[in-house]
Amino acid sequence: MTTRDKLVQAAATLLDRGGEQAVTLRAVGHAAGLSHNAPYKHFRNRDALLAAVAAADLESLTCTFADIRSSTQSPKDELLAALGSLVTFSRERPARYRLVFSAPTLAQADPDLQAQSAACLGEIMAMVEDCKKAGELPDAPTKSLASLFLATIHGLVTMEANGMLQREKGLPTVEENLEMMASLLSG
Amino acid sequence: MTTRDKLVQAAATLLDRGGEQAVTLRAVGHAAGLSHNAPYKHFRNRDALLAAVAAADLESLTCTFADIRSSTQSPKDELLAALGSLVTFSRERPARYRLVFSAPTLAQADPDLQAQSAACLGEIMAMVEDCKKAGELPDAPTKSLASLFLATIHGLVTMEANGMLQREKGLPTVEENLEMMASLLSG
DNA sequence: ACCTGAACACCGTTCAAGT
DNA sequence: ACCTGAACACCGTTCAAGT
Repeated sequence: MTTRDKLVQAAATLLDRGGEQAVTLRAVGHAAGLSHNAPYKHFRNRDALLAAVAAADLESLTCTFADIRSSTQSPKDELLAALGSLVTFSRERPARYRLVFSAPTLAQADPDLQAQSAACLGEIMAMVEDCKKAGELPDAPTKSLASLFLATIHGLVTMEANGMLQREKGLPTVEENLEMMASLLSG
Repeated sequence: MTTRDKLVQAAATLLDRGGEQAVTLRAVGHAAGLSHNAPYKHFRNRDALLAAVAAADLESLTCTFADIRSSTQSPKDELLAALGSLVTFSRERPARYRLVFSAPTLAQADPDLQAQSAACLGEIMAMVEDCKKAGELPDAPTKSLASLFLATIHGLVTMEANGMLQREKGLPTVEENLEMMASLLSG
């Protein structure tokens, strides 16, 4: 494990434990057993380190999607499983989820990150394509359906994280919303 | 205009000009013609000031929605106009949009903000209700449809801000996605 | 090539006064 | 009640050395 990887790992752990504000370069360096500015030998600045964490998480998500796609479930179940893994990720690692899907400044500045998120969306598109072939989704453009699915998931988990989807308010959960969308699309 | 309002206004302007990182209490105080810690006489800390900006924007959005709802358009056009105003807000004032719809730490900590966002969602629900009565939306629970619409809009504008929806990639725009969703729901 | 320690400018926050 | 100025601890970043 290279020093660079150790720094990325340390930053990810700090994100999980204390959110983005806990990721100071001093804390990252210390957690990796190095000095407070060792990170500068591997990353241009703090944003570049955060972008590296996001890129690693995106790559991992893309792999998860690829695994799901090579399973034996029906295309629609595979798609739902992939979207479900995004929901899980946002709940278990909210700070890292935000970095990946809701950090415009980071995403705009880092072409590598853009490429990784395009690859991730690509996996979703492949699943949508399979669903359409199996007649499990309406015959709309694949890219449109895929981006709509991803957007809906992202919007729902963000609203959940913001406390806008709460049982006491009679609002449906993320899962219930997804089911409804699926049934509306089926006809 | 009270001093408190001046501080909120100054923070909002700084958000528009330089994003969240530009909102230092020193800059806010200075922009309001006060010292660097005058904000502390009106807000518990920086987060409380940002929450006040978000609450003001939410209230303004809710008013806009109420205006649209009292127009003479068809219910469906009113709903689309309301969602469109959210898209416009996110494009013209991205930092403030993020504060309102994508700042979990802020939202969780401030009950006032929670109440304002519930009121805003309430307006959307009323429009959905009108659409259902006019037969312009399927007969699903109002709360489900409303949260699904809001989530979809939020997801789409976030993806756009992140650079994930780009013409060159053959991906549909926010508007195209909305049209598709509307047509899928209609039939 | 990779790392450290000192240093700088900046920021959130607190505190003791001022009117 | 509202404001100011000094002060503190902390942080991102830079720089001059060290191996």
